[in-house]
Amino acid sequence: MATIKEVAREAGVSVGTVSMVLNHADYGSAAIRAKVEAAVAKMHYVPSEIGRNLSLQRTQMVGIIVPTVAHPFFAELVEGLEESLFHLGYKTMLCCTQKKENAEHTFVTMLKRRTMDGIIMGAHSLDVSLYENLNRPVLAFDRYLSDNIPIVHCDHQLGGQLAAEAFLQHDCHHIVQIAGAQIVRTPAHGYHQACNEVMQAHGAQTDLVSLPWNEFSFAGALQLAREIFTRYPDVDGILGADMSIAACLQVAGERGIRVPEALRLVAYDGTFMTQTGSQPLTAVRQPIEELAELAAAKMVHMITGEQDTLPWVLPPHLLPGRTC
Amino acid sequence: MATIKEVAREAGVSVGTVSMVLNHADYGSAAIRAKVEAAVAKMHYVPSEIGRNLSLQRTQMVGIIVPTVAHPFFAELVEGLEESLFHLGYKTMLCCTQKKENAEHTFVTMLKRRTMDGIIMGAHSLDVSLYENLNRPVLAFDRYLSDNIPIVHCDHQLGGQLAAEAFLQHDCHHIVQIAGAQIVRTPAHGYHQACNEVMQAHGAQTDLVSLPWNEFSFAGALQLAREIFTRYPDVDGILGADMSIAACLQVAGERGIRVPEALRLVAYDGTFMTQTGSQPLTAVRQPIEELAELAAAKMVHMITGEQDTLPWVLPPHLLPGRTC
DNA sequence: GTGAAAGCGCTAACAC
DNA sequence: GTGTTAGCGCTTTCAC
Repeated sequence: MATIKEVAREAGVSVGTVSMVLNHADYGSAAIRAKVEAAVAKMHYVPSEIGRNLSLQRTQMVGIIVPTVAHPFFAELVEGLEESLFHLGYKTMLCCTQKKENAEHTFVTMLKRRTMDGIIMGAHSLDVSLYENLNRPVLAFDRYLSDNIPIVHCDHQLGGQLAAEAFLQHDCHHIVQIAGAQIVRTPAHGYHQACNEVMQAHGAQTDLVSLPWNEFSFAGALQLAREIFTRYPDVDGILGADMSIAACLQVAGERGIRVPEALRLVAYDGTFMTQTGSQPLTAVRQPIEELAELAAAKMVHMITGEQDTLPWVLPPHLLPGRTC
Repeated sequence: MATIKEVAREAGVSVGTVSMVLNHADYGSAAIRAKVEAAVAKMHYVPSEIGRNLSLQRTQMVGIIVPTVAHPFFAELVEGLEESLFHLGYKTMLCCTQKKENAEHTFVTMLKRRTMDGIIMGAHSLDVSLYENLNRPVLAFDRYLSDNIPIVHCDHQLGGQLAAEAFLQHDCHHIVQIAGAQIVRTPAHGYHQACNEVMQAHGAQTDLVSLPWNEFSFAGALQLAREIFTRYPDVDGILGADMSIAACLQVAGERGIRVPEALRLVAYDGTFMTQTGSQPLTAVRQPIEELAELAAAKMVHMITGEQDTLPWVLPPHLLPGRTC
């Protein structure tokens, strides 16, 4: 592999000149530039990012930590982040923590090792202390990590209200909400609370059931759905993440409960999986792509030290379907 | 940020000693090791990966190129690759090409720039020439790139036969197959051909319709499903990717066609989305996780120059459901 | 406008 | 067994 030195020799100029010609469009006389370019072409020279990284002390790489990417919400999130980061000139390093013992720790170490310039954290971290006096760019996505770590998220308050209104429009009296693990510190718990408040103000009964920590599988959702129908036979409305609601719809089908007539279902997140079943799910849609774009922009600003006036919170909206 | 030099000064030893103590568990006397470790702790020293990369001439990073990760098949693939690579000591750089103009070109350039040690290519490349005399580790996943680029894939021949047998068991006479774009050179076309042969040998009519290039959305699938029902009113069996079959089931529902009684559907791939609808799809399941593990191992062997006797092809199997 | 040279942080071969 | 040192490939400041 040709190095910049060889190119310099071939072109009959110095190493510095080659570097300047390559990195600054306005550097050097036409003659010199031509010589350098000819040498580059002849030697099939491609600059080494590794050398560049050392010299510049950065990698132009951002790490993304999510529990899994084999889940529609995180898949859409990662997709959006990668795209936005790409357009901002950054590469994306992916880390899925769900199946790995302390992968999160490993990745935070990589940040310290300057493998990447910053991290966007979207996993359900329990060991928040990892982030405490980490003096490098970290942005949290929809979870609280530490006082000095900024956080981008959806307006879950509003999300919960939208769901409640949908239920109330159809006279629901007994709502069950399926939440993530309560130990996880995330603003997302807010939508259950908001929905709760609105429903109770209207005299409805509400119950909350929780999934285990780091449970995102359909199998897990199915199991919990079965429990709900058994435990709350008179439930007439369920709110939960897409996966959970899809499971409820399937179980309702098995038990001959008609949706939406006898049971109203509202999915929270509104990923593509709300659309792909034979009965599209009514959903509160988080603007995942926009949130990702926002997070990517914030991350880059943290790395470069720029200020911005972008918001930290984006509103969700109701996505019509055939389950409520 | 402390550097190795400062640690050496603090410990009263040389830079080389620090490096050796840190990288080789069996180096140095207990006394020296203790001194170094104390200095490391005191200075909060974390070695820079950037310096290491330059010295070692590698980044321990593998690039994964897929069209999108917001699609169950690629999501499961990426998840599996990332996990396997992680356990093999490699980081994963993600690149989604679908929404970006020549992102693929950019990523192949990054490989040349030694940003990563190798690439696993799972996108539907059209410009195969990119890979032609690229002298670096590239592994293709389920697509033909170039004569000297190895390829890991599922036994689609067998997959097609499994599907055909399922149709024949229920006396299907007119099968429509939904394929990806025909310009893409992939072994996956093989399952349509295999299914075709078996069906025709049994006197069934078969038709093939194709999705546009790089079309992986549910909306696209839905549109094609509608066309199929209109164009082939007597169709009694459809084979296609999960997303396409889910769309067919939805459209069948709209038109009052009973599945599986009047129409048999077999999904190819068998990702989790075949399970999440209210009527689980019968599917030919590609062993995505195992394929990913295999591809990751092969990739690492290409990077390190090791030989292996692992297979290049893995068999699919039939996943029971309620659509065939 | 161009070349020389220092330096980015680390590893490992080679002296001692 | 430990220290010295020559790179790894690049960028950029500073003389000329």
